[in-house]
Parts: sequence; C-alpha cells; structure tokens
Amino acid sequence: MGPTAEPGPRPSTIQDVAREAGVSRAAVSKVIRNAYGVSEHMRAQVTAAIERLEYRPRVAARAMRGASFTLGFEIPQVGNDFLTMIVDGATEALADTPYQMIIAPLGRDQKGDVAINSLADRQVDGIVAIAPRVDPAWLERVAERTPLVMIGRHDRSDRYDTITGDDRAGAEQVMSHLFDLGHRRIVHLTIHPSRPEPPWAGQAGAEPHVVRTAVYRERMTAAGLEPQVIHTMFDGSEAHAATRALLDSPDRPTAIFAGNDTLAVGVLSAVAEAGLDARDVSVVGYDDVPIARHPLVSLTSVDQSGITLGREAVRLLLERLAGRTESVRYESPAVLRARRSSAEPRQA
Amino acid sequence: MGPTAEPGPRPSTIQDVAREAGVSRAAVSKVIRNAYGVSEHMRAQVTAAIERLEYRPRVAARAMRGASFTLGFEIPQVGNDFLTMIVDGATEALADTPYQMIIAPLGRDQKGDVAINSLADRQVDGIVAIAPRVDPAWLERVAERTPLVMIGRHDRSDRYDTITGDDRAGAEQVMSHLFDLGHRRIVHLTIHPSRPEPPWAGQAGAEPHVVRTAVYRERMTAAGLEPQVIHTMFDGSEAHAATRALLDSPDRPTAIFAGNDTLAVGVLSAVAEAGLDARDVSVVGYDDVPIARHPLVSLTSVDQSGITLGREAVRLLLERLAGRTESVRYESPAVLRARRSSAEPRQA
DNA sequence: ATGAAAGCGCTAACAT
DNA sequence: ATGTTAGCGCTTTCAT
Repeated sequence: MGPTAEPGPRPSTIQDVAREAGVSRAAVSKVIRNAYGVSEHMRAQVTAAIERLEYRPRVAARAMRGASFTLGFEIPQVGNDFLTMIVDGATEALADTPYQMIIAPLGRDQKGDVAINSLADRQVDGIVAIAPRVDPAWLERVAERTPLVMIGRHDRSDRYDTITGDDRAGAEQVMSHLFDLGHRRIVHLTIHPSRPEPPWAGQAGAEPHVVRTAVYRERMTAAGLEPQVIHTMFDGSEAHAATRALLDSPDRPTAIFAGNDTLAVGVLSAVAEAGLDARDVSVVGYDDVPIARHPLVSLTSVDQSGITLGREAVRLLLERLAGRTESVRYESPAVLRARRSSAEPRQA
Repeated sequence: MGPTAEPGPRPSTIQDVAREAGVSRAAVSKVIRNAYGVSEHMRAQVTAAIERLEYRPRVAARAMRGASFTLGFEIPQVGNDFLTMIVDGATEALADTPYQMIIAPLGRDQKGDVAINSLADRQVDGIVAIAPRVDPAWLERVAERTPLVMIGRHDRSDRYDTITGDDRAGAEQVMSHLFDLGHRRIVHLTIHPSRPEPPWAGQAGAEPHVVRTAVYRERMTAAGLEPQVIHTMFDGSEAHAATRALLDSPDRPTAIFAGNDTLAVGVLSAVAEAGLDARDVSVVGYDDVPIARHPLVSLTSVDQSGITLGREAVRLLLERLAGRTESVRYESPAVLRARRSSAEPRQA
C-alpha cells in the first residue's frame, strides 16, 4: 500500500440522483432508458439532477440486469489494414445508435475463442468476430447466449449470421488476369493452414484463404500447369523472406499471387529490393487495402469492400438485437483492381 | 419479439460451482482469484467443478465488488499505424498478466473524453489514453477514480502518468537534416490545431504536433527563412490535396516536413503522381511506421519507438495497480531514420 | 404515472 | 481453512 491518496468524492449513483430529484430510483432508471411511463415534468427534474451530479450509469451494474449497450468486436490483429476497414465501416454504422463499440484484440499466442469468450464474459449485447478457424459448434454455443455475427466464414449456421466476400469469384479474377497477361509460372503465397487440420474443415465451410488457394490450384491444373503453394506467417516479413528465396530459384516465377495485401506488400518489398519490376515478377494481392492505391506501391488487388462488410455486420447485429432469430448470410462481391504491380511478363 | 428460440441452458454461476463442488461460494471465489487460504484438496475439487460446468466468472459481477481485470485503451483512430505500434507493445507487455485489454475507438465525430468515459463506466481497472486535446483538469478527475496513463502529452500531472516521445529533439533532427541537405524552401504540413484554442493550451504542456510545429518555426526563423505551415485533417487525403496545390505554386518548396507519417504518405503520393522525386521535393515524416521502411516508399522519418511507448504505458499502469500513487513521466528518445524520400535538392 | 422491493453474480468482511 | 452474510448499482416486476 502506498500513501493513501484521498479518494475524491464517490461518484454519484442512481440513488443519489433519485434523492436529488425527489423521486424513486425506478423513475430515474426509466428516464435514462427512455422507457415508457414518465411525465414531462419528472423527466425534466431527473435530467436536471443527472446534470448537476454528473451522474453516469455504471455499465457493470446495468449489465447485471439489463443491457450493457455495448457491442464487442473480436479482431485477430490490430495492425491489419483490411480489418481496419471493417472496423471503420462498423464505427460508421454505429454512429447514431446508443451502442458503444469495444474491440478485443488477440493477445500474444492467443486464439480467437479466448477473445470472444472475454467479450461474452463482459456481457456485451452482441459480438462481431473474425475467427476463421474456430470450431463452428463452439460458436453456436456462444450464439445461444449472445447475438453473433461472423465475418469471413463460408460456413452457414442456424445460430449466427455470416458475412464474407466472394472469395471464389475474387480468386478467379486474379487467375484470369494473370493468365490473360501471359503468365504461366505463377506461385501462390498464403498463410499457414491450421495444424492439425480441424475435424470440421473440408465441410461446406472453408476459410477465405483456403478458398482462394483452392481456386488457384484448380485454375493452374486446368491450364496444365503445376501449382506451387508457399505458406508463411501472416505478418509480411516471412513473405519477404520467402520471396527472396523464390527470386533466387533457378525457375523463378513470373507472377506471385499473395493471399492478402499484407503478404503482397512483403512480396513487393523483396521484388523491389532485387531491382525487379512487374515485367519481371508481377504481384497480386487481396483485400485492396488503402496502401495498395498509393502510386509508389500500386498493387493489383481484389476489392471486397471491407467498409461494407463492417457496416453490414453491425446492421445484422442490430437486427438480431431487435428480435430477429433466423440466421442470415451476406456476401459482398469481389472486384479486381488492376494496377501497375501486374504486367505482361518480359519473357514468355 | 421474434419466435422464441429456446434459450439454451443458463450459464453456470459461482453458486452452481459451489454446489457441485460441495463448498461455499466464498471458497470458489478464492480459488478463481488465487487468494490466500485454500487447501490443495479444495482447490482440486473446485477446479474440477469449474471444468465440468464450464464456469466462467461474469466480469460485470466481479467489477461491482472487486476488479474487472480489464485494462482499457482509448485510441483516436484504429487505422493509424503509429497507434497500432503502441497497441502491439501493450499487448506484449500484457501477455503474462491476468489482465485483458479492450480498446475503445472514437466513434464518428466523437472526442477522446467520450471514449475515456465509456471505459470508466465499464469499470476497467486502468486506462491508457491518447487524447492530446482533452482538458487536463478533467483528466485529473478521471484519474482520481481510475489509474490513468496518458500517451503523447507534454503536460505533467500529479494524478496521472505521462508518456511521450522527445518531440523537440525529433523535430530538431528533421530540420537539421533538411538544412544539411541544402533545403531552404521547407513547408511544414500538420493537422489542424484545436478550435477554439483551449484555455489550458500554451501552458507547460503542448501536444506533440504543436511542439514539432514550434521547432519548425524556430529553426526556419533562426535561418532567416519564412515559415509556411499548412493545416489538414489527419487522414492523408487532405495532405495529398494540399501537396498538389503546393506543387503547382510558383514558389514550389524543395522539402515538406509532415507532422506524422500518415500525412507524409499522402504527401508522397502527390509528389509521385506529379512525376517528381526526392531531388525535386524531399519528404520527411514522423513516427517511423512500418510502411516507411518499405523500399518502394522509403520515407525518411523519426522513430520514437511506438512499441516501447505501449510497453511502458502498461508497465506504469501495472505499477499503479500495485499501489504506486506518485505520478511518473517517461520520455522515449527520438531518432531520425534517413531514407530515400529526402535528398539534396536538384536546384539550390 | 410513480414507488417499493426483489435480486442479478460476485467479493469482502467477518465469523467459526 | 472454510462458511455466512451483507451489500455493490442497477432493472424489473408488481403494487399503488
């Protein structure tokens, strides 16, 4: 114990407000919740008392009986630009509602379910989560108690809503684009799949990266070409290293299709450092994050409208909060944005 | 009301666990808090019951009596790479503690105090906030009730801890760097100051951007040059537009010192689009965000170690939680990272 | 339209 | 070492 700092006046409670306004606690509660059955006069009294006492309801106490007016977002990485777009869309959609957003990022070595649990423990009124590898059965259990919207899952549930981009169409466009430019030696670079392969994988639902990889394989095989897939961590530095190795290989690819823009930016840095350009090695990413548009980067990518994804997630959650119980599935279209990072190969 | 989905089994409470283990609620409480006075045998019983019932303590209920084991972070924008670095550092520092992090981003048109309040309402055990323009007197009131660490404030308080980079030294290095290269027509581009000027401004404390701007003015004036300061919004697109205008002006600057990297990246895009390079217009940013290191961007910037800032913030907060009451001030050194975006001007 | 009273799940005294 | 008890601040029946 350090020296006892005088604790300052205890923050006022609903009881204090009731006393100050000369009414009951229940009355104050009704006023702050805009509930039915308060006279104009009482509302004015109470509102004035609230101002005077600078009263703020404790969320914890509210959550124990009613709602917390909080929506929780679980996101795997704070620094990922694509996730940022989603959060921005959500923020916008939340602007004129009484709900506050809190974000639970994953801690080091943490999996998505930990952060989702932590939001549920906090009794948020609803959860939006991006957790492609969490067991759907487990998610359904969560969704029994807390309205849940999952982003980036191709499975379908009766309990929670799902939102995805059209990963199949997006990857198809990437492959067509590269083939049309004349590329044949195309390598696909993506993040490590879960190990061990979860038992529910390979069902109807597959994570976005897996879908993109599958399309890559299909298209390569259909064109009579040998697919080559390289797995890295998600942070781009491994993508950089893997690309260096590829560039030194005897049979250097003329194009690299990266599973997302974070990886693609890492790939581009290795290409640039080697003094090569798009005519030597074309690079295509996925997500169309803001930096892809930058003239110095100019990365060809697939736009699946992260902003819309976030906005829709909130909309669906608010619908559930308003009483909807049937589950909904929303798919955002994918559009290729061709830029200077992809070009016809110098040597066929 | 939609159709009533059967609500699933009510999640178990501490009471259920106590019954299952054949002990009292207090005993369970002690076990989950690792408190003093539990026998090995009881611990085993209780732990087993917890597993069996999949019991998870409700944070709201805990917060009403004891601690919520939650640390709240208020950050002005989710998409800002510098803030991301801070959060990453904090995540790392939190990894082996029982504390969970939640982030309260600002809603649209929201000010920092709203999000800080929302964290306080949630009864987090401590708050880290980045809110350069919030009234220090107000912050002290918050700090009376909730341990508080402010990042990016040059003021000093007896109530809360402050963490900053050495903005004066950083800006000095930028100006020296540009002068050494031979630049004379240097424009400073930064974010809009608060309007109206808050009454507490101009005291010992000033926000980082204001300090950087002040140093710019001092150095320009000392060199017998006319300072030119342009204000924009924080998101880079206005920086882009402002730069275009500058490039078209009869008296085009040979260097632009941007108040942070987000702005600098916007400036760079305008420079690149105009077909110009560092010999025409040099660009320097501040914060040394990851993209600055990218070979295609290669932005000269000032590294104030965002990771360290975040790590220190958590360390200071944990210290306060452990009983410290005297306030602490931490300053991170600033180091210029010269890259290809700055060079000797083609024409003196 | 308003108020009284019960209780949400937990922790912290205080017993024993 | 363990159990009993009294609330924390709020919302929600249920009276009036």
